[in-house]
Amino acid sequence: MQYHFREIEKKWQSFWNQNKSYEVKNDFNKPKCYVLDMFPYPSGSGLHVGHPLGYIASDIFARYKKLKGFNVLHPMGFDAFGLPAEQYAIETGQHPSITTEQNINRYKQQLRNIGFCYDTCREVNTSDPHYYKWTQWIFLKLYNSWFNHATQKAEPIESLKTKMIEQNPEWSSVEIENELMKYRLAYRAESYVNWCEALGTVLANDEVINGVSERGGHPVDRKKMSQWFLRITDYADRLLEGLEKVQFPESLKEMQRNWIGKSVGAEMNFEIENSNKKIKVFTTRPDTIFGVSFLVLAPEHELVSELTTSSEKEKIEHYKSYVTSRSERERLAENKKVTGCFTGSYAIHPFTKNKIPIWIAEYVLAGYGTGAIMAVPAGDERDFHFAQHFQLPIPIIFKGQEEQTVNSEKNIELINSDFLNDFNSFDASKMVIQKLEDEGIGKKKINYRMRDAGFSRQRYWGEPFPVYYDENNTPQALLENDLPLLLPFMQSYSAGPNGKGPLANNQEWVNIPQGTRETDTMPGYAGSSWYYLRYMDPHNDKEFCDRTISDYWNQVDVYIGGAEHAVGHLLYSRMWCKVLYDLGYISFDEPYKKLINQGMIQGSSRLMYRIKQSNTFVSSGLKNQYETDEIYVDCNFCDGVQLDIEKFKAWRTDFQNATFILENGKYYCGAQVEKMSKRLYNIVNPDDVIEEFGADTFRMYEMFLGPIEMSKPWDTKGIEGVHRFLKKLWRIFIDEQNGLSISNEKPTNEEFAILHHTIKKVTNDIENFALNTAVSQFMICVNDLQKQQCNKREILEPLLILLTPFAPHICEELWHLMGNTHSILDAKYPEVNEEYLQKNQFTYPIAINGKTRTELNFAVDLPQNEIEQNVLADEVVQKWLEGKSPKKIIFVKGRMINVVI
RNA sequence: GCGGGCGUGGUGAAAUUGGUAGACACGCUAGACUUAGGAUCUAGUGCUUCGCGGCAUGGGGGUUCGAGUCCCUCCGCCCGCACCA
Repeated sequence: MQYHFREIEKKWQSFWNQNKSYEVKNDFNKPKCYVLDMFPYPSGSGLHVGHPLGYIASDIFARYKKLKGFNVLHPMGFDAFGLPAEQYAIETGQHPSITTEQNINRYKQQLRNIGFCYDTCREVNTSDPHYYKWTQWIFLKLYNSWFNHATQKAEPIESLKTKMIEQNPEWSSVEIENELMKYRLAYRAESYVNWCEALGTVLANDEVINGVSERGGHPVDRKKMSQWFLRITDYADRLLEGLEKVQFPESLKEMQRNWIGKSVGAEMNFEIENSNKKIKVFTTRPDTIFGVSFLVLAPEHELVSELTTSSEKEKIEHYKSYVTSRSERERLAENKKVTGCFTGSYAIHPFTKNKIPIWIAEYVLAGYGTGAIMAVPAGDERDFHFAQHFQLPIPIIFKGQEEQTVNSEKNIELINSDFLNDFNSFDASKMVIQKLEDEGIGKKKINYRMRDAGFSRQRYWGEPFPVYYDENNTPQALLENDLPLLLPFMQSYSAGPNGKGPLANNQEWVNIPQGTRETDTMPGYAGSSWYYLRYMDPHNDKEFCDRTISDYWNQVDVYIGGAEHAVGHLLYSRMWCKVLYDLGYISFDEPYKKLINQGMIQGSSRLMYRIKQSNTFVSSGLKNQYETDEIYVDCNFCDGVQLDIEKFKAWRTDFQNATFILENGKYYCGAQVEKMSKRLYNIVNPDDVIEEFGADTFRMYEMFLGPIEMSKPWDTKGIEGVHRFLKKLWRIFIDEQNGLSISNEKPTNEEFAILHHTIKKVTNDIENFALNTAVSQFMICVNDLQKQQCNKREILEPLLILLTPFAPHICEELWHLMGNTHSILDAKYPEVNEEYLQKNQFTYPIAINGKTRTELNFAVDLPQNEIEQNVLADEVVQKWLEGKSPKKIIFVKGRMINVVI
């Protein structure tokens, strides 16, 4: 009786399916565990072996927790709105809803093959009206809320509106609405988009390559448009603080902190000579105020033209056109080159009343801070280089500072700084801010690098905004009862007029009695910002999620996904969580308790070497004897690096008559590790691997490859080791000739020790997501049991339970063959019995001066002096002692012994 | 430039608090069983040396009885951010 994995896997997959084995009840009496994967965007090319890595890890963890008695929520769904489907639709004319459905079905088939324990009844699809109804509903909550900085939380907009009307009784309703728009968490404002005139459409950053459109290579400009935004900047501080209480990888927390980019400093106004305008600057070093030698404005700063004197006008215009001619890429790349231009105007130093020249320079960005800086050459690298280049003064303001140097340290005493002399940066900054506030020319200011999140897309395939514009062009929210606002079916997805999205072409849909509908749609991250909540209560048509149910399931205990979502998705969903929490809809304000970033599985590309101007290929080891071109060949044509020549010839007609120069009668390809990609022919499809080796082997091999968070190359050859392990396991239970052979004899202590050591190691490894070493331990265990020829029930049953999370199909099969009638999924996880792990003997490594020279076996409870005597009497030790007596002996009980000479 | 991470055999990788470096596999070498093997089993496999031994965790230095692990320094690779005031 052989291990027929295909039959076994199909059989149990349909059994579990029919028996609804993976159905999860909202059973509040049991302890819960929520194990979540970042759901996939179902792309047209299907899954490759890299995608399921995290899914397998989470599946193992979920199954383990279930065996441990937890009620485990482990769902899967699809992030189904988005740009690629629309692009594909434009190219092929197929409606996105159709291709999306096809892709989802393919994904589901591929996932089903791997044997995940998803409760498929809870599946979500962000493009399903039953789902996006609630995305729209949450949008309305955002729209109808504001962030109260006094309480540091979101509150309904009504409270603000009432106050506003009281305070400004003369305002019209339109004026009130305009003012409220400055507070709403979802709001409209003007901003720039990538506009492509030739395509008549707005492009995503991805679609712009080197300043031209990816499709067609047309020029792309910045265009100002009115758009929806989320006021995520109001949550900046709470998003930062929240990082302290979640278990995310440090690198990821750091990325989020960088993205938020909080900096504390001061904002102050500089008066302008011969003008009543003021220049507002932001600085993190108010203490260096006496080192200011010039001001720099961004070339795009609104005061530039006003400040430019007639004598400088030509130069300034010239400089400005130079700056606009430079792409953002160029401005970033050449950061050594110093450029700038004097405006001709002067500002007045707030304390010394000295004249300070005002310059413009591309190194000051319009979008950061106030778009203007006070330049302190003594304390800032860039200001210093700028001053040197344009021969501006470099006042010395730090104790011990040489002339013509820059020092950006903060813990240094100030000189030549009037009332700040002898104070360090920290104290001086406080004093300056106090003085600025006293004199009404500045204040303490916290600045963030993070911008509010753009929430509009001029696209078809996304959630429509539940908003229309009335006769005053004021946005009006739909009533909750009118949700969902369905995305109308359209045959053409080309851009609408004036940069509007495709929906603008659908006049029937746009024009309603109350006004005109919003034609933008929501971005891809809308649906994914809250999907973890919907899994809890997926069929609720009264609410997005029942509060008692979300109270029970609560935070996601473990969230697994790629690091590419480190800032976008995770920050947005963290913000949405906080808003829902503030408004009282859920009871936690961080969605994910613990997060693991799985590494990428890279492809191992196969290369062939074609002799130049020929159709002859030379094997890798001989390629240096010829002049060759490298050709990528499909890695699936190879067994390891050995090419299947027939498959290769059949691949493309021009290779039919290829000839080969072989090594030992074989053609060996070169190998190269790089990203899995169609272009490099190094994609391995899990379906093929499962067909050849089975899902259990596939699951275990993915884990065996290495630590979950590390990137590593896929090597199909290595899978055979794991496959052999499962066959070996099978043979412990099943004799090829006689079938099942299980003994009910009492196991020996040695056999128990093997089992309990494995229970301990594997359990500990699963808790730590060290699944690669857990797989190793199973191999060690089975190797040991095989050596003992152990086929005893009392050992094998617990072993099967232990292994079920990794290889559910073979375990269920063997479990039933052993005579069990209930599913192994309902078994109880085995406990470690430490008694079996006690050793009374230990083989000590004996080191002389730290180098291991021999081993000696002692009873664990033998007194130290007796052990030492025995060690010194040992032949090998005697030899190394060369008659000398040891200086000392280091004895670590149960570890090692070191004799120091 | 800044921040985070990493560097161990031919390959993927192991190594609790500093305590036998290379577990477990792949590959390779030999052998057994077989009509056959891409099945299975056995033995070997870091480098070096006939051997005793010596050398080995990116390089150099330090702390320690003892360092892959801790400290300093240099080099290389990966990821993220980048003229952020």
